[in-house]
Amino acid sequence: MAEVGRLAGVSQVTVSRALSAPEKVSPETLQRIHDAIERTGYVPNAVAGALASSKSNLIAALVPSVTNIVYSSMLHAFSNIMWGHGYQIMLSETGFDLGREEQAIATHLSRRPDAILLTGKHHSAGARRMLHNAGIPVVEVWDISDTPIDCCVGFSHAEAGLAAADYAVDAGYLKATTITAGDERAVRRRDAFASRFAKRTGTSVGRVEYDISASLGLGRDALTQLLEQGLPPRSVVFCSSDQFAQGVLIEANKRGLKIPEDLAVIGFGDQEFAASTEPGLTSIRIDRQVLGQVAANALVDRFRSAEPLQAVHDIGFEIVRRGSA
Amino acid sequence: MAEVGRLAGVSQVTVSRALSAPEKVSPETLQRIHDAIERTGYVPNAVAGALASSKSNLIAALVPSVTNIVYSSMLHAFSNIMWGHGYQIMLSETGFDLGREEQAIATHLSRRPDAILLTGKHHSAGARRMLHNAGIPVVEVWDISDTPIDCCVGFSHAEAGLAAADYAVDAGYLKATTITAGDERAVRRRDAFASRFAKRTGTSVGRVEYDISASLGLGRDALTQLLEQGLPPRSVVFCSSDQFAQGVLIEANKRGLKIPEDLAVIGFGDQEFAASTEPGLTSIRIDRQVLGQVAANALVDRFRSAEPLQAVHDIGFEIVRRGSA
DNA sequence: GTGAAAGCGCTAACAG
DNA sequence: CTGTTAGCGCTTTCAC
Repeated sequence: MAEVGRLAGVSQVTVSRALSAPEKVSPETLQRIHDAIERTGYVPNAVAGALASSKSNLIAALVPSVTNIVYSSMLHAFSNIMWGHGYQIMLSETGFDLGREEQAIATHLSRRPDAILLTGKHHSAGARRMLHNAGIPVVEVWDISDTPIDCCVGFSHAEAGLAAADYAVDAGYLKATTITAGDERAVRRRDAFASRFAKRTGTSVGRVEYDISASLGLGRDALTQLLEQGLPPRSVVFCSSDQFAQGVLIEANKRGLKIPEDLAVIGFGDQEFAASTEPGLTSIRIDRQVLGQVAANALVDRFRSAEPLQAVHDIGFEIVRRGSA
Repeated sequence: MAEVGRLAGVSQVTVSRALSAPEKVSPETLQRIHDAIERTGYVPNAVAGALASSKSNLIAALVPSVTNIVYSSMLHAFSNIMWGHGYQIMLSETGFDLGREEQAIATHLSRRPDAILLTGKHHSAGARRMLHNAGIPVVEVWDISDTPIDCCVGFSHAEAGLAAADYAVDAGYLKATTITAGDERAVRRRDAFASRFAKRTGTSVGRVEYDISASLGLGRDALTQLLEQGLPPRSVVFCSSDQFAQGVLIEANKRGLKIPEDLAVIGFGDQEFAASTEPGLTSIRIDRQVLGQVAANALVDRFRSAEPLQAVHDIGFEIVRRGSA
């Protein structure tokens, strides 16, 4: 920067100003500085800038998994908006593990990010303490809580489960089973679904559980299991993800079962493929795009006001009715 | 850090040593320092550390899209290894756009990352120049080139297309069509496939193109188009991604077409679901896990030796035969 | 094994 | 509009 200044015949500070507040520099000087930058191939050092200004323009984002489309699409929307405001993203995966999350938080905080995005509302005590001490905006996504660390944007998983149960009962299904992956939020949806469905129909709700992530193959496997146990007429399966649901559809098609007559299927997530399966998949839609956008905007607003304007952003969900249920 | 030192009765430098080179500090001093850190809740400032040492422990990773599993799974493997070596990831999406990539590179370089991961072998001239000036290790993934910027890890897309064509001809298919998304690498595979298939069979190869990303719905649409044009017997479709291929499968199933008798389908990517479709999807498998790992290890090695030990890492591909072709 | 001094490359305050 | 001065919180180097 000093070198650039020398070439342009100004001091180092003026170069700094030309870059961060060009309106404070006369047009001619600005021109000379830009020429000098061009000639030297100068690349600003944001590390030094961050140290001097204690503003890093870095946002830490912690998600359970980037390979899961529900998180990656949210991240995509989030980082697009943050990028537009001049922020860059430092990413870590936590693998649904609070211990790993805590460690990642510690590491990220040492980089002095301007804000941090966390997935879910459950965090270790250590994590909460560090976050509190850091004194930076925190946005928790993908769930809502009455007591967010700072602010949260998501929806109620319990409400989603209840709504699915009501939908199924109202549609006339008499017996339900759930297929659930090892994910605490999925379990909350499942429990809400099961208790509401049982209450309204007076029947017990079956259960298939996996402690790994959902996949099409596991969905096929789950239906195979259910069929071995014998499928009562007018049955519905509530799947914790569309992957499971599509697996059920494929296996059912192969066995010649009629969907939804022989078995109705409800997915979760309304992934891109849900509209294109045969039949189309009835699913609970979360607008992940909006989720990421609202989270980003909440942070941007937060940078301007000391307190979050709104602590809880409930973006809701919607049951999308297609052929499968 | 000075505060911690005061509490521990040592100077600030000693605290620095205790953290970065504990073996240079006596055990008793170390203990007192750690106690002091505990009491103060001290969080190191990696920004200052990076400035002083010109080592950021940050890796910039630029991928076309995080919502595309082929890139996110590679990223997952890559960042896991880098994290294990004490590096964090700054992420940007380039959306298959060289201009956006160049801009992202400029921004990332200002953070002085210790290395950078780029997707593909095509980059703007400006990007190449900046990278060259930065003088940091660069790994280009997902393709191979005789003239990488620094080192590359991937496979030959042309070879993959040729191998698919040979596979299809050897399997006895007489007529081929391709379904391709707007992705330069997919186009290279398609062109290699078409030229080899045409050469060996003496037939012209049909073509359906989309300039957006592949999806199940577009795959269904593509088959509908092909059917309108009339499908010659012993036909095969070569899809640029498994998404397309699954769409074709679903539409074919719905219309009562027999796969592979009426139409054979070859996908690309061997995504998780490919083994679980009905019938299973024949696909070109790239080990994305290995891709990410090799890329990470190449960088780690690169940090120790001035020159890349190996400039080109060809991880190859494999045609996985299942029921669809 | 420990400390003092210098400085990484920038921004913030103030002065002119 | 521009320059001077003083750090930001560390690591590095050189002493002891």
